[in-house]
Amino acid sequence: MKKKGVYHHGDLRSALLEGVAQIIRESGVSNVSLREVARRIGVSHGAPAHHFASKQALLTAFATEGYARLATVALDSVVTSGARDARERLIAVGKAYVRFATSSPEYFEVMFRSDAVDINDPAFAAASDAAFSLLQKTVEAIEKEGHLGKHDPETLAIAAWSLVHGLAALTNGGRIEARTRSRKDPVEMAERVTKLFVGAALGTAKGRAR
Amino acid sequence: MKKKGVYHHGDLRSALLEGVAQIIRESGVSNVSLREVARRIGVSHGAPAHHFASKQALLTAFATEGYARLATVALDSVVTSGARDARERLIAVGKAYVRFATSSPEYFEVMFRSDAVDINDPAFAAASDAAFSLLQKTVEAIEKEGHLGKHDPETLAIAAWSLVHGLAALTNGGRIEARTRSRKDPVEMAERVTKLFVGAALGTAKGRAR
DNA sequence: TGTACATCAGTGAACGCGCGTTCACTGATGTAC
DNA sequence: TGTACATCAGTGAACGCGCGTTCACTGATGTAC
Repeated sequence: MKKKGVYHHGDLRSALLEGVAQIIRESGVSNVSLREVARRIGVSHGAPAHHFASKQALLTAFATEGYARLATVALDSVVTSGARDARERLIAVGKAYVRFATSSPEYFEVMFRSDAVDINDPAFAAASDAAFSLLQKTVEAIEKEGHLGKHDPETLAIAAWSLVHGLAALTNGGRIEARTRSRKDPVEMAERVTKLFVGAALGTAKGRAR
Repeated sequence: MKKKGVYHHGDLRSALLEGVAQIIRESGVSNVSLREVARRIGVSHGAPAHHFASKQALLTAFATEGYARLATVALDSVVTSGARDARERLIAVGKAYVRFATSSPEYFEVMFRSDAVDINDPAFAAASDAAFSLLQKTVEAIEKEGHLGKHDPETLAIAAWSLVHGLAALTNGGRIEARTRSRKDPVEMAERVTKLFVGAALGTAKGRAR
């Protein structure tokens, strides 16, 4: 009866999450529905209920996966960046943030749609905490290395996050493209912007600190 | 029959926009519907069609009003800030951006929901251009005053916008509150962050430029 | 190796709902004369 | 000042739709013996 002739899907949970990603890529978050996801996968519309209690639970799980992916690519970027100190690691994290957001906008959007997601879900909170602590640790390292200057670490962390988050959100919303003469690759823009910020506020590894 | 006993409403267009604001404040953008807006105002559900061709048109008009308000408060903030130079005006604009976003989240959210709004609508584009040109003009003034240093004006404008936009979005999404020990007023946080950025990148009016 | 059976995943019909949009209508307004 | 009438704003019934959720069911799986 079914194309694949299978009754038990095997890994429906993962398939559903992949379906969400597909739908958002093709037609936006507003078109995500349990029924549409089920349709994509070729499964009855009642099936998702066995894996996710509600639509909100599905989207929360999707966002949670997004945070896990973000943390992975950010860590990876730090490792392969050849950064000489924590300030350069901060730049690497910032670039990775924007790269992730612009190359996986389907995740990024849901991760920050507070009205679509259950922000108090434990797994969600854990994944988002883990991602944030990467930033926090990097700022602490900058402080230990004596490059924080007169800045408050909390303010610096929030500022850095705001900077890359804003750039990512505006880029994905098509607002940067419309405002720049030379259309730049978002990641290149991220590099310029984070270097400007980090260099100005904290100095550079080769040059003197302020 | 109607409470007010009126048949012709008088200013239904404005009332509809105000209704949108109310609904978002009370229960989020996802609960905005033409029927619900009409219900609030006490008008039949067919009435909005005389003023807005579609739900998207209504939300686009709402976002357009948001940009106009933003431009107004930003200009106002510059005028009353007592800024001594363009760098201080940039700080004033940044604070105003965050103050607007956090005190009128219902507007801010729709202004940047690219999937809910017709980004190519002429009135929308004009209003959003007007708001952006305020930032652009301020950066140009910084350049004329000789405080831009080695920075590229375009990069600086994008960075400044990203910074305050990110802070506003994260604050409204409840992401900052959860990450700071001392719960700070968003506008105070905006002041710290923009001062950090502008001071580090461009120097301060009393101190020396870099 | 074989069989009984509990468990679990997926089915498909049914529910009630709110939505956007259309349309023939009616009531109010204001203008031409 | 009065009247006819065009215009326009708002009404309410109707349309077709897709949605989330529930539930009795059935088919597949894998475990106990």
